Amino acid sequence: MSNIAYFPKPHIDQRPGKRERTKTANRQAILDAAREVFGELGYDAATVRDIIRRTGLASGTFYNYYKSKEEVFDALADDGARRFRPLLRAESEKATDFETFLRGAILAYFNFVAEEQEAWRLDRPPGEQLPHARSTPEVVAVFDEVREAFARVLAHDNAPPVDLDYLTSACIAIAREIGDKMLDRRPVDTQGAADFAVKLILGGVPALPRL
Amino acid sequence: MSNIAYFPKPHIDQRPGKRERTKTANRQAILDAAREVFGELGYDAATVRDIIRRTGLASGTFYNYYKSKEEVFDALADDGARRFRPLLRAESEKATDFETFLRGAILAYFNFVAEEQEAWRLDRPPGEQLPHARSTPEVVAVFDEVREAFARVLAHDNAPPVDLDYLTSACIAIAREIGDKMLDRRPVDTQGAADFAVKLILGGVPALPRL
DNA sequence: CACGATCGTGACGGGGCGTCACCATCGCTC
DNA sequence: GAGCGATGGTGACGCCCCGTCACGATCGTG
Repeated sequence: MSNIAYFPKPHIDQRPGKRERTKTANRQAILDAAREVFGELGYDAATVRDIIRRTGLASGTFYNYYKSKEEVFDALADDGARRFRPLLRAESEKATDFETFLRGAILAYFNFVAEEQEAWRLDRPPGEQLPHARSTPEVVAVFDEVREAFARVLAHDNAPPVDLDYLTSACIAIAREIGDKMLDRRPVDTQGAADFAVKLILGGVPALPRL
Repeated sequence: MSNIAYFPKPHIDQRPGKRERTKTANRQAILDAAREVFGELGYDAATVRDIIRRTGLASGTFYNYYKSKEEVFDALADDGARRFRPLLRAESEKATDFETFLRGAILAYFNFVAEEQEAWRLDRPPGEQLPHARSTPEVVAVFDEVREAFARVLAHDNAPPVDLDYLTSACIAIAREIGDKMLDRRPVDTQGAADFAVKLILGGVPALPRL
């Protein structure tokens, strides 16, 4: 580190105080540790103490941030949904018709989960499985965003009105399940999986009962 | 009880011995208690002792039958799948074409879950949710049976070959999800839900990418 | 009737859970 | 920079659930 031209930071320091910083750092550390532990031991076997041990913090500290293992898991799901939402919104904004949106959204989702899996090295031993994402705020928001986008693009296509709740649920279920199966195959083929899911839905929608 | 014409049971008694009978009775009692407890407290909150307490048996006895809460849950899922399988098989045997089988199977499933829900009075507080059925033998068998039936009726329809694993997964995912949503609506409309699911799939299958 | 096999039983050690009193550190004020 | 609440990290503690195991009651058998 050069000792010329070294300016100690002007103390107009915009950063939040140290209290605030360690708080977010701890929260994040717990989240990261939880990801690892869930991945290694599986959700059921994991304990709060396994998680907190990995952070070097004291056991009591955990409870300053989360009420339970379940809440950490929900926070993890929320985090995933929060990071996925902009991608979904981008697809929604660039598409006007149903097909374009559907293909974009599903491909975006498949790429997202494929990257997540790689990033965390979540080579879950087969048979073991994490619980499904619960209805956290962000997860619900994703659901709602899909439904609203569906409503918009279907109206644009002059499609007859259908049961939007059923349709949204079915599409998300397909994406989840095909996405899961896709990750079990080598090589992971997001394009192929997306093609399958899109064609299934696209073919089915015109045949749906009308309200 | 009349004291004339009372014959002590002829001891050609075909019934299995008492040991065997109490064994199956205990196993069943634990299963029933678990259903209740999971329904009332939710899966996460339920403890092995909550379950065993309701049977009047001692805590140690539980472990003569199941290794853990998880295993009881799996046994419950297995039980459900075992009772559903004959219904599924009946649909498979009476149908030769895809549409007939699909409609019959999905309607059978929706009626099945609707009856189960009523039978157990599983008015689950919304938000709380049971974990998804794991890959128990019977559950896997149901999956396989659906796939084989699909293969048979699709061949009969001279349909082009498609990715059967993806298709089966997608259909089961749709049935599960729509079935769930259906149960949240009043009145529960199995016909309407089945109509939706069937039309979605039926319209989609011809559009699927071919292998 | 007697004996061995088979469970039901509940007490017990182990361990994870959530809490709480304690104290270090932070941010603020004079 | 000294003083002083407020904030939040700490880990020991009591609680409860876990899974086990030695014991004894009961069943099946000859």
